[in-house]
Amino acid sequence: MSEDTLPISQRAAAAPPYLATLNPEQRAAVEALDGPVLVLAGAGTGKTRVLTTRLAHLLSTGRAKPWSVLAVTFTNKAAREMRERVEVLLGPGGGGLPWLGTFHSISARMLRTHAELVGLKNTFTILDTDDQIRLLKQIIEAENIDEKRWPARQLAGLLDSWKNRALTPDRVPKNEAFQFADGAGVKLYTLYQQRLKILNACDFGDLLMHMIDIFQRHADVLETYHKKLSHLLVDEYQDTNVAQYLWLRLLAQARKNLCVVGDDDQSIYGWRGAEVDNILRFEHDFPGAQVVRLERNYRSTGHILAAAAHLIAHNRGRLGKTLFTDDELGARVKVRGVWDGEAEARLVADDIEAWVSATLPLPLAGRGLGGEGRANAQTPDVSDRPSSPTPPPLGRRIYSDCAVLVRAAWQMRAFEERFLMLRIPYKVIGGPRFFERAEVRDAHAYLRLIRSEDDDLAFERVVNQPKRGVGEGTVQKLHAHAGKPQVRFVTDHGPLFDAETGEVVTAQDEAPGGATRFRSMVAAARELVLTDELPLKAKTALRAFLNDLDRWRELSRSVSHVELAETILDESGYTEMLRNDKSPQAQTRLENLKELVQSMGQYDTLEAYLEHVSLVLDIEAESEGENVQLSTLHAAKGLEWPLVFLPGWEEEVFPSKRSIEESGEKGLEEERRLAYVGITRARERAYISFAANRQIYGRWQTVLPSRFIDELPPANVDAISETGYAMQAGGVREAAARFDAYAPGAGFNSAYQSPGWRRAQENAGKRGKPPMLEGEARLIAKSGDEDSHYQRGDRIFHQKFGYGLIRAVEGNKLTVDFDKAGEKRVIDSFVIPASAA
DNA sequence: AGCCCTGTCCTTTTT
DNA sequence: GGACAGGGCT
Repeated sequence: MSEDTLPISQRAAAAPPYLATLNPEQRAAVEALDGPVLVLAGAGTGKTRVLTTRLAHLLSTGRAKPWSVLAVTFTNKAAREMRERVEVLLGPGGGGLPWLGTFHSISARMLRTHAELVGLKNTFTILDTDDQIRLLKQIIEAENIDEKRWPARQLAGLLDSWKNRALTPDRVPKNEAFQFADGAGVKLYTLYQQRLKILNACDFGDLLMHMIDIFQRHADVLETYHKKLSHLLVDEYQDTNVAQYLWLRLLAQARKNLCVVGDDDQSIYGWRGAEVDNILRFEHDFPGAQVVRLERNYRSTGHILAAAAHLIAHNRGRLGKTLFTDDELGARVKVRGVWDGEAEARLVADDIEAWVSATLPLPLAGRGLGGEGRANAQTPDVSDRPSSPTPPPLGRRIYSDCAVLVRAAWQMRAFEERFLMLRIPYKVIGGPRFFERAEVRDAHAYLRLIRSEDDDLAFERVVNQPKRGVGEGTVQKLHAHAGKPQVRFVTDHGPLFDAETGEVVTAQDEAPGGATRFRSMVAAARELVLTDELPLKAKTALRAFLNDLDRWRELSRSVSHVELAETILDESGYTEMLRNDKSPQAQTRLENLKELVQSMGQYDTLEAYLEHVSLVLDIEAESEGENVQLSTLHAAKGLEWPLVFLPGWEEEVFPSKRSIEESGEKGLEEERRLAYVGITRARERAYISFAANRQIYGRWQTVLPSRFIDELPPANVDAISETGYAMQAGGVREAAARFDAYAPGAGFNSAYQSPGWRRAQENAGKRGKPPMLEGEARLIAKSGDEDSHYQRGDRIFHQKFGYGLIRAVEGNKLTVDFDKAGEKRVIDSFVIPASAA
């Protein structure tokens, strides 16, 4: 209802128009402006809408100023979306919102202003995981710990878990202190933190931990933020970890104007320290908190919602919500069994093709494409969905209506291959991030090294990239020399040389924090180059490299940072190296570098650019064209699609084996929440599938349907097989029995040929590959399976050696003549076309 | 130093 | 199927 439909007498008193589109619960959540508020928002109940409207309401009622609202999200994307939607409500003049961002970006900003309080300079670098691991590796090696037995990765995980709980080295509980390398854990942690200080760097966890430290030790600093920030808003509160909780509590404690929004059923980040407890405990932590439940779902049709609700009800210890929808029942959730991962990919691709070529019913009225927070049913107004700037005409089906959501990233490959073969456009959500690509990181390392010579990690990354003959041996020597304690930095400008002898002036010096300060790698190189300790070749190469660095640093004073980057990439031989690289990736890498140089132009200085890369910027051209969306379940949170495919519902895959092994019942419940998140992404159709055979670690394995399939409510599920793909006995008895329950009469090898299958053969032919065998079904016997029934004369297909003819069968061993190599091999793990007989 | 081959581990999920 | 380490060779 819009304002001008109201009687004139009521207009003056009428609420702002944005409130009129809310339902009573949403409105209650928006209008409770002060005091602690907990909004329990089930999937698809308009959570983001409430958050953004509340923020807009705070501003337009004058209760808060744009610069006094702290609004925290977990991802940059969510932050961006929130900002855009507030602007839609209030107009772009709405004003800046400087404190809207992720926990990490906001905290990084705060830390820049108070860095010296924790012994950092305000130019500190933020290390990414890669840097972090390499640093830890060095520390582990320096401590003479076997890095193979105690991998740096594991240590990184341990440190993370401590930092997630805001445990500085001195606060690590005694019983945990000995978890790594027979008791070296805390010692390594301490050394690592010292190294970080020397490098003037911090990692992701430090951003929050340092700020908590500062807030706790410096009441005056905390007070300035209490004065500055009048209202706090937190998205996805169920995903906060202890550190984030402490950070928030410290900031909120003075005014208590804290509003958190979340859903305990969607807590899926336990493994990175998220504490569902935070949301379960909110009322206790903030007495007098108002609690608003949002239970009316505007996203999914009835069957889908019911299936999800029934599944999640298997979890214990929930706050409990009863989601409901006034929407129609729609289609039941489809559960389908298939032969193997390839068949699954074929099936999904075929369904997608059928969808876009309009052989499936039209989308339901009023259901367009959109991001999260589809317009409330009472106002099916396209302008209400700012997240999709150009909504396609209703009723037109496009690839981006479809999403394939997998448990783990490796499961995407089968779908990518299939989509490529069929020329189905797809996009991987949150795929390899631009700034994590090797070439981009190399370029950054050069720039970091120009900015600051002390950046040892950057130095090591690029001394021999491109190859210039400075190998590992030389780097080792540099390390040894840099670590020699006779000589210390006396100043921040590097080691002092005696003007007469060229020798280094020695001195003992302690860096702040008690860490002994050694030379940087560059400084060590400068010294060693003057000696005879290096082989001539390495020495010359190193000297040339040092000269390059000096020249570029000089250059950086006179030219723009963009030009500088271009020069470096050119003169270092990096671009040339890529141009000479014949591999197919080299081209993309060159393009990435071009894009990098371009994106640098958006920043005024090199400093500004480098400060933003690690956290804020994600270059992912958000051009969500007409692509099928491929995503992990985790990355799919907050998104929605008309069609959602949920493949790989098999025991040990989903629920993941590790999750249960490591966290038992708790882990299983989190997996179940993940399943819940998956199903609730679907608006109109959810397709769950499981395979009987799957390649794991490149080995074929027989797998069982996921227990979650059994937990779905039969009334809302269609368990059928449309595939016609063969299910044959042998090695998969149990799976097959269960398959039969879901897919009665699936039949044997009916040589089903989908349109997609035919196209695949055509395309394969075009590319010069032999077309696949018609109606090929594959049986994979595990080695040691007494039921193998291959016979002499059968043609088989082997993963590694291709097609061949069985010459002899002895027990489980087959002797095969392979077409390609013309060789005879004994095989005990094989794949056979069922139609081979 | 650097390349290529072989064998050994793996793999959740991300700011 | 792929990352990575170690060995052997140029």
